[in-house]
Amino acid sequence: MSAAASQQPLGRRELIVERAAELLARKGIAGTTVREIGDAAGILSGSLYHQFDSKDAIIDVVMSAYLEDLLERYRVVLEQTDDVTATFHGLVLASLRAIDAHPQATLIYQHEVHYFRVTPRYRYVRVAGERVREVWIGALEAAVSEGVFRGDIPARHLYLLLRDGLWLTVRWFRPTAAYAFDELAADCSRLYYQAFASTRTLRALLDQSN
Amino acid sequence: MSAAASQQPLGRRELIVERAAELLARKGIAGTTVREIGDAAGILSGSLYHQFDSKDAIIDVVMSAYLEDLLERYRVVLEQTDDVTATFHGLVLASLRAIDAHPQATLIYQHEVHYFRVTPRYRYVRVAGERVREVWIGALEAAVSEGVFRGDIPARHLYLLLRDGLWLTVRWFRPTAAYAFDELAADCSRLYYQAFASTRTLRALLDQSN
DNA sequence: GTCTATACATAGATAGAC
DNA sequence: GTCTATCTATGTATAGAC
Repeated sequence: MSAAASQQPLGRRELIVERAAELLARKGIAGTTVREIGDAAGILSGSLYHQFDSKDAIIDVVMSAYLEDLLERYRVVLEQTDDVTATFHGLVLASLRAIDAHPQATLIYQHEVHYFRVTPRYRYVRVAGERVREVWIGALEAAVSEGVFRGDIPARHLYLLLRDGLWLTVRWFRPTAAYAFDELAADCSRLYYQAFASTRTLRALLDQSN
Repeated sequence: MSAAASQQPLGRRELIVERAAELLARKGIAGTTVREIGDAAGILSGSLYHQFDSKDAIIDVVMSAYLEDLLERYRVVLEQTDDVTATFHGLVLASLRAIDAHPQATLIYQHEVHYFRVTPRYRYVRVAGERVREVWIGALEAAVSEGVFRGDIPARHLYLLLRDGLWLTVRWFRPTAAYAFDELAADCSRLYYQAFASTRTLRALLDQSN
């Protein structure tokens, strides 16, 4: 369903952003030239500067749309549930939906950690990343303190192991008829839930499966 | 303990490779210039070409040392055990040890997937990656068919979720007195073991914890 | 084996015609 | 709003002196 593949005809600006995102995700920021972006969008590189101030200005459009969407999805999850288990599954699903809607931005975010860290203009990326971390650590710590998740591994490590595994599904997952997006989401949810489960939760899981 | 921080004084060639690896891991291949590598090694960029044919030739040294070390560690694990559980824990530990010994190469490998895929000279990287995949999928499928690991999620997905989580520990793990490398290894081993466990294995885990 | 100097290609970005 | 043309900086790599 990939929301990135919108049905309506794209405006010039949207077309440039979409083609740029694809190149940036594949070849990296430093590895993508404005000439390539122009070629992919069917115009000369100089003409890009009529619509954007710089290469980074194009990247801004890609990244801010992604990060705003992700955080908005988290906001809805946090607002609608107060049960720690439901929150966990909700965050997994929200993350995968945002990744599915913005696969290129997800890849750029993963691959350009250093660039976003050292380039002043990308403060909003760092702030959003911090907020994502807060949401997850908060949710995981709540589950730990209620005895739903294990307390023997720091919540921060649970988060980081989940995040990199989950985010990088974008690098290998392609939906098929036999294994659709919803299957992936359900599998990830179950896998990490079992991984993070306290002994009490494991006991409940086993009772359920009998 | 990081084996990368060898005690002996480095030769010129080794110094160049080490400094280059650090830059390549941080700024990416396209984002690192030969001038920067020269600066970091204390010589002019032109002088690099006395020892190496090209920038890629330096990358070769970094990547092949890493991949050979990783596969050698896997070979030892596979040779020394035939129990599926021991093999699993052995592979986790071997991976983390290789990552710990070659943190920069691990980062480069993770971030430059596309470059290694499309550049002909890096066939050995692709071959090694394929071998890593084979080893893991083989080990996981054996554990599934013995009923030790769950069969409801494709072994390939178990592998990919583990790989990206485990490999990218290099991006955030820094050993401290309170939480050393061995702790991380033990935590990762337990976490993914529980994640992958079949109901039978979970039952055994619970019995054990009583 | 490193330096000076430089060749040659390509990078991001700009000016002005159309 | 795109094109032609080009500026300037920087990229990898090389040649030859020391």
